[in-house]
Amino acid sequence: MNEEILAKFEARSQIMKALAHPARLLIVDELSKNERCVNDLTAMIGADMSTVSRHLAVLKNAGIIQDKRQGAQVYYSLSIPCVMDFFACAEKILESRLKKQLNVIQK
Amino acid sequence: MNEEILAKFEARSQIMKALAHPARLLIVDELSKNERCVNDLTAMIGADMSTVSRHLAVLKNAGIIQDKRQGAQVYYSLSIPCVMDFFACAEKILESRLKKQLNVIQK
DNA sequence: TGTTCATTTGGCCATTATGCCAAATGTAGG
DNA sequence: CCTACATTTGGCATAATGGCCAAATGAACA
Repeated sequence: MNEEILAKFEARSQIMKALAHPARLLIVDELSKNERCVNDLTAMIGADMSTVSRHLAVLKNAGIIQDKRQGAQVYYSLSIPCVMDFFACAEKILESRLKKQLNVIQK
Repeated sequence: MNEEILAKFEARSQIMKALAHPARLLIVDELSKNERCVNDLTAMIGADMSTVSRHLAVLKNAGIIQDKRQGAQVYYSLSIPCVMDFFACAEKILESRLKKQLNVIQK
């Protein structure tokens, strides 16, 4: 595989990896509605705050979210709204998967 | 975190996980242009065929690609074209990330 | 400056993902 | 049925992720 091409797909996959965790998807979903501080998100997810902080770091590192300090708190928000398109397509895939399973059963 | 909500994000994340590997992204990209058998894809990726076969299984299991046997070969193709939208957004994220880095440097 | 609250980071363990080789399975044709 | 070719699966070693606790850092404010 060509070097340059490989680099391109590596870069893309880093973004996908960042989205490849239920807690991080929940975070993205929430941030698409409101900006939130770590404490808010921790309450919502129900994991250790250190864990949530790490998830946020992954998303930030991928360029999906951004942070802004406000006093003692750090507020996170989506940096690029198109991420939400992912979900629309994901739903289509899930739906089509279920339809296929249904077909198999009904045969 | 609510059970049902969790299940929803688990399902979504399975799809993201399937896309979270450079080789699999390359496969998806290629299949968006042509259907291909395992041998073709193996040549393109340059890994062991067993490895490629496993990647294909992951994508198929997620509902992203489908297979069809034709004689001795198995041909794979995209089952849902909207996956390609992912890439468009991924590019935007990468671009915006680079712009930010540039800003930092130019300050 | 000392205390308190919000967040991040270090360390460690358990789980999962990758990748290869070798062996098994499926398909076509002699 | 036997052989050749295409693909998948089992087994195993290694690497990457995720999660928690405890400790460190940052910020506000007495």
